[in-house]
Amino acid sequence: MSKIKDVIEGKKATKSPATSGRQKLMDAALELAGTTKSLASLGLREVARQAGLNPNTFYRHFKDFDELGVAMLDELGAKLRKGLRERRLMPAAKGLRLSNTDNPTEVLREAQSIIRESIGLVLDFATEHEASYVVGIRELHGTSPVLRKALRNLLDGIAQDMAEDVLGVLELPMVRRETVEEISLVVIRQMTFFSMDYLENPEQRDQIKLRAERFILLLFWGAIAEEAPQLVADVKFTFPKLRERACRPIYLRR
Amino acid sequence: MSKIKDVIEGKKATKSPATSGRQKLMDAALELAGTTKSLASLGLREVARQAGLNPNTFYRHFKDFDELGVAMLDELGAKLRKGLRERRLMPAAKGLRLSNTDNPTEVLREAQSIIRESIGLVLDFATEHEASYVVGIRELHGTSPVLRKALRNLLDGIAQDMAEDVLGVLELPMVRRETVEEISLVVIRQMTFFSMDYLENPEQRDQIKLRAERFILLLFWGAIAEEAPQLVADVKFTFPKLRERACRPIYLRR
DNA sequence: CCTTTAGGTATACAATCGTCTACCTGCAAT
DNA sequence: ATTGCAGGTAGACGATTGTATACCTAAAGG
Repeated sequence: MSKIKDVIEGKKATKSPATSGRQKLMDAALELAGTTKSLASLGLREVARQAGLNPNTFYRHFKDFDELGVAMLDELGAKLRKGLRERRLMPAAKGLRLSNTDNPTEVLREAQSIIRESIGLVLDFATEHEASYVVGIRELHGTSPVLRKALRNLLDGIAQDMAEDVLGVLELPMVRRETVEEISLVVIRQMTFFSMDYLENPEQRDQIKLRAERFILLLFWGAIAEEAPQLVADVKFTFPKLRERACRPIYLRR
Repeated sequence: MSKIKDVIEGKKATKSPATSGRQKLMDAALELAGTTKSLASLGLREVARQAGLNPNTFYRHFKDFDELGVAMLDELGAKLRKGLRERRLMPAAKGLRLSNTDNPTEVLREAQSIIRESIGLVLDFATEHEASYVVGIRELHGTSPVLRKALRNLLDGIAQDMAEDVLGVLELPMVRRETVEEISLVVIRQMTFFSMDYLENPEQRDQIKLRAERFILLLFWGAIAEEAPQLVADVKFTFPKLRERACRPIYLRR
């Protein structure tokens, strides 16, 4: 399967910006999907035209639109997980390791700042890669089962990363491992909503960050209360307060 | 605007099942969207053909596909909110009113059963109206800003309903109103994921119900722990335990 | 040196698309 | 009695679609 050629192309990629036809198509699809439509509703000729290529060239690289989709999602997913992991390992590298044997109040305060930072990471990533991010989220409930499954797997993988990081950095023997995994899963999924709100309403970004932080804290606080109720009663910990109401009723009541 | 005709049609509707052209188009779009594509990617001729009508007839009723979309979502939303509200008011009608002045443990156990029942309501509705439900969820992150906003408003409205019901049935002075609204919002959004999992994996339905229940309980438990830590320490309350792991890692780690 | 093959192009075709104009048919209101 | 209009039909238009066939070129492998 011409591995040698791939290597050569790889070397070229560092020198010349001559993107391969495959990449051209993916970029074109991204641009079109970002501005106009969803991935599944794109036309073969449409993306080929945008890429400056012959329609038939599409077949040389992908046989389906699903195939192009998973390629794009792979690219996005690799960037996302790599970026998140790199920056999330920072506290661990600093030797920071929180144990409940020390002052529990301080542990929780530190946990709060870690959560806040992690939220910032995700939202920053969404902002920086808005186009591909939105396209990805769009396929979460999209029409193609293949892309849906790919997106689910990606999110689940991120959740698994998050769970391990939490278990590694934050030493919480009072919370069971399955609970941390469960919380990670719902948090990652909820972050899709938070991040879309974040992108669409730039004027409410501070509020959204606060809401996300509060949401995650509530979950962990509940988990701690489940396993170690006495700890909750002892520790003095203040939640961030929201200034606005969570949602405004729009439909008529009753 | 021919009110008389509407009345006549209304009378007819009770006698003959002759659906109006408008309804025919909506049904056709629903059927097509359920099996094949998303709402936005449907073709004008396509739905007209499915409805057994002339393509041009579409213009008589809707000028856009967005217009058809909001009509369908309105229909779905009305059914959903009506169904939920009817059956959710049952405990209130029974005179059941939970106050923390009584035995708090019993209050929480009762709250748990209410939560479980509400989850059942939503998931049952999704199962009964699977086609329109899935189509609706699909547009949550879809391409049309109009439909997106309509769906958000619908969800926000349901969340508002839920918040009021919780505040009405469950007398929880220890949890602030904004917190209940905030929790309702994230719960309703999370239920979109739970319900899609529920529909797609019939063999895991019991597990998914448990997960949803646990998720909601964690949030409220966290909220109670925030405001009334002592209550958490005093009350003996057992969470439902999950038998399986929350998510399986699929992507290669590191 | 010859052959294979990956990447790209040109042309063609049938099908479908959205939309336009025109015509037809009942009711409803004046 | 006639006018208006909502609902539905017929036919045609140019544009665009996905795909099939055939041809070209450069490079890699034997």
